[in-house]
Amino acid sequence: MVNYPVPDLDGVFRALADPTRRAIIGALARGPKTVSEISRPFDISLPAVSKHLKVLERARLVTRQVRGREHHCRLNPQPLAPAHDWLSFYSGFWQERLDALDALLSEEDQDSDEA
Amino acid sequence: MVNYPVPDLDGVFRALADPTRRAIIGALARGPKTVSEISRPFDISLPAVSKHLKVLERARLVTRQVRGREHHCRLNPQPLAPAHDWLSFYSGFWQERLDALDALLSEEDQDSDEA
DNA sequence: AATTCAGTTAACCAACTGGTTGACTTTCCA
DNA sequence: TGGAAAGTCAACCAGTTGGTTAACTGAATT
Repeated sequence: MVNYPVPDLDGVFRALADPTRRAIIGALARGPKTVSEISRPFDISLPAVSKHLKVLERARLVTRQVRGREHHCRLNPQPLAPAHDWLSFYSGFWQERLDALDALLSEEDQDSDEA
Repeated sequence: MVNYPVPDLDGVFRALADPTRRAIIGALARGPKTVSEISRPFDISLPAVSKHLKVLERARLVTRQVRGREHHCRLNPQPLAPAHDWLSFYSGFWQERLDALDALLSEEDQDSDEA
């Protein structure tokens, strides 16, 4: 059983649904970075990066420490756990189901008709 | 190493970012269902469910067989695998990092200032 | 004191989302 | 043959997203 308080799977999955955001997570996994350091590899504006960071913060995936004029961002991977668990629950299916149930269904769905 | 062709993590994560869509996946995990059967538990219109199904189909998470006038939908869990793997990669962090690196960082970030 | 640097905020834009209602197509059934 | 049923499609709506540029705040540098 999963049994999380289900913090906000929506926010986490939505945060992960953008390649820039996943790349930011990937960068921060190598260690904390300032906003400028984060934005360097991307050819989008700084405000755009700032917005992505806000999405990640809202999903609690990134925390920020203001040190002087620089904002040091750090990955907080905990909210990924419920998402991972949600997927793990269905990971039983994509092997189990595919030889057992799928075989069963393909013999009962003979009158199929793909659009 | 993950080394998937990375089909479209975007589409899968975006599809999972909606609670109705996750519930549809949950329902289809118990076996194939028609569109009406899927929509029954929700108090949104049929066209709304139809749109959700289109998102799930675009992410290749749901396949459909038109049998007469009913559309039988089935869960296809394979595209969840790359998403699961992506998260698994970072699952190393949320234990490893949190005692090692986090402890290291909290002693070098003494002058923090949460907004 | 003036300037530059880090970063956010504001206003704007086009595109997408999630929902609706109404009209339509196709299939089943009496 | 005439509904009713299953489902999509089209048009619409309000709100969000991902991006921009311009203006701003606050800290560092000179």
